[in-house]
Amino acid sequence: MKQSPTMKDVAAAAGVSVMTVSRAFKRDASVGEATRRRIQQTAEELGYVFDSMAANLRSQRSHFVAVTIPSLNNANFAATVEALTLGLSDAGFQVLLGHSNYDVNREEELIAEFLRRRPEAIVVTGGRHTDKARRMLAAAGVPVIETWDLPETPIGHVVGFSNAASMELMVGHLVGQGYRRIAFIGGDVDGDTRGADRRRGFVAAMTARGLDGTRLVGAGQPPVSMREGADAMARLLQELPDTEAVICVSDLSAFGALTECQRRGVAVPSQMAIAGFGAYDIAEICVPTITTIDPNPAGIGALTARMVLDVLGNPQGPALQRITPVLRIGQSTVKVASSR
Amino acid sequence: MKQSPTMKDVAAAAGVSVMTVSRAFKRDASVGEATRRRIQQTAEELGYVFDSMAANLRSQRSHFVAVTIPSLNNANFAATVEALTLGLSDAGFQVLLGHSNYDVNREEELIAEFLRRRPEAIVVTGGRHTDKARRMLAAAGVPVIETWDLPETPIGHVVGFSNAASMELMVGHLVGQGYRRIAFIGGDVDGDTRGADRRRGFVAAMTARGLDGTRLVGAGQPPVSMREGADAMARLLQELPDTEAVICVSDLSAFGALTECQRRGVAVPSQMAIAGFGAYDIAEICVPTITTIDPNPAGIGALTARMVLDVLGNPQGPALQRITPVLRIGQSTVKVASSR
DNA sequence: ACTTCAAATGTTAACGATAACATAAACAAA
DNA sequence: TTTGTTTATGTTATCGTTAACATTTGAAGT
Repeated sequence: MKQSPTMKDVAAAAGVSVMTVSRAFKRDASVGEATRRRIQQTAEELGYVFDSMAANLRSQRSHFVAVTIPSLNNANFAATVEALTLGLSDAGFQVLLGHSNYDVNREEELIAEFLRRRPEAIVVTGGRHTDKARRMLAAAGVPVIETWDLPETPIGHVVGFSNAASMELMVGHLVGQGYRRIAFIGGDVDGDTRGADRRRGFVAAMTARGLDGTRLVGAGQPPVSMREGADAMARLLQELPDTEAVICVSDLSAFGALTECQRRGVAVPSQMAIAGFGAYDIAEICVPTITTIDPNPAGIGALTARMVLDVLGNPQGPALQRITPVLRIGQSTVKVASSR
Repeated sequence: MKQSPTMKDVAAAAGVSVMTVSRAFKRDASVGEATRRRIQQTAEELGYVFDSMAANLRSQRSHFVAVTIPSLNNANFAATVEALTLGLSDAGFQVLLGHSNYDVNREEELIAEFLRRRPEAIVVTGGRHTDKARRMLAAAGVPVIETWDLPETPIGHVVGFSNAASMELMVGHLVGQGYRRIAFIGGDVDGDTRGADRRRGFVAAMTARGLDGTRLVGAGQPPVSMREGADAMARLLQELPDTEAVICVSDLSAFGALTECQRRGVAVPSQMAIAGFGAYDIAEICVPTITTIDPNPAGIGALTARMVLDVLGNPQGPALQRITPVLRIGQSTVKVASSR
């Protein structure tokens, strides 16, 4: 297989200089209409493919935006990335996506790999990173945006919300419905820092109301699966049988918990109310529907895209964009069941 | 903010030539132990970050493998990509991931973008592409691997399975359980070619048994959501009320269909059996559990990674790796419910 | 006819690394 | 000593494009 043709080959075949070919491949450059057409046709015939590597090196612009998320297989992060990709593509940026599997050390490796590609901005999920990762990000010389969180000491820009405060919202709702003995199901280690923040927020919200915030059930390594939610519910029913309601770290674990209740004949919500987080599709369609919190993941992605472009344009705009999560009340926490 | 340091700066500071610095950053190069340590420390102090763009250009190796999938938010594709990423990372390859939203034209754009980055291999999902995309892939001069499908006219290598044949498996199971009037719920356009193949396979399997293969219910644009599965089930119950069993294009739509039955008081499986595809978590945990087919998505990713490395090493190995999907029988299609 | 100016194109060097080849130093074998 | 061999380092040219500056061309203005 022979070498793929370069601009030089196109230039020779079209009878112009390489520079003219280079210009012909840009929009605004001043190239004669006839020349441009000829060049484009010649390129087509030769099967020429533009080489970004070379262009990037010379112009010192990679057109990459590096993005790290904890997990690919997560509807929320996927929605954020989709919106982000869309928002950036118009400006000619490509997303370089990596997933850390909820491991800050893996995130550090990812960041190191990505920095070698000279991204023009870096978007990370969450506010907790290794020290080395923080140093690399701070020294990268490009905008850094932390999302899905409100870090206490942000590295650069932030598009996020308070995971802890969202639990205040949920506890308020449950208490308003008359529930008092409320438990929390979440990961039993802090790999998922947003999940850990929610647990903190739960404890704080309960304590602030003079209620017992110690009904915490561990559900394994993040991300907490449906199965682990079910197992945690089984433990909860056994160990704290007088519990009236439970908040799960995500809708997936909440659904798992719900199925465990169904298998055991525990009526939801009359015997056990269940709430989740994330506004996944499943929360809206399962029977009963699950009360959840919608953190607007697509909005996070869209705002992040706009912020990246703002910062690259002129480093003026606000450094913090705060998202307001919304409570979505389902049947799983409302005592008077609606007749259908 | 000043320019980030280059190898030249490191070389000057360490009192060696750039070439020695370059060697010091590789493993096997012959560099004195003391020199290497000094260089590494100098680089650290200067905050030097290796520039892949330059290295790629000179060595004509990008270390990229381009991967396109229909959707980010899909547990199956996510599993494939995770396994693929893992399998390639040891060999020093980075995955450049793009999602097409089930649109072959968007896929074509993605491929064009990716080719400019000079990937060393290209992995695409499915076997249907635009003509232009096929031409670009064929002319790319790097290995092309199609996955999740067995294309009739493959472009290059293939790691996949027959979506149609998997429906033969499922129809066989349902007929074995005594069901005869079986319907199929799937997307009503062919954006999801694997889904369309499954529908074809369903019709073929039914016809081969002398059964009616015309109970087809459209469920909207791919990807078919839980909600659309539920809506489709509502239509099915109204329009073809004597249907005994239904196969859904995915577990997500199957679950949606299940919830619709629950809302309407239709017993599953005694009044309506439901089957899905994909072996998503939800199929295994919902009540009743849903019969499904496991196409081993992580296996596809792992095999694809190995094939990429094989092909790049020596273009000898088999050009086709066939995956065998496995039937996972759940409670949703088994007439005699197991007591628990 | 002679500037003036803009549009279209060309020339040169450079982006930051590495391949390929060259050389110096150190030590063993003859 | 001489030659050969290995190990550690240096020199030069180059990957394919674009920034910066230079030049040509044609049309318009005076």
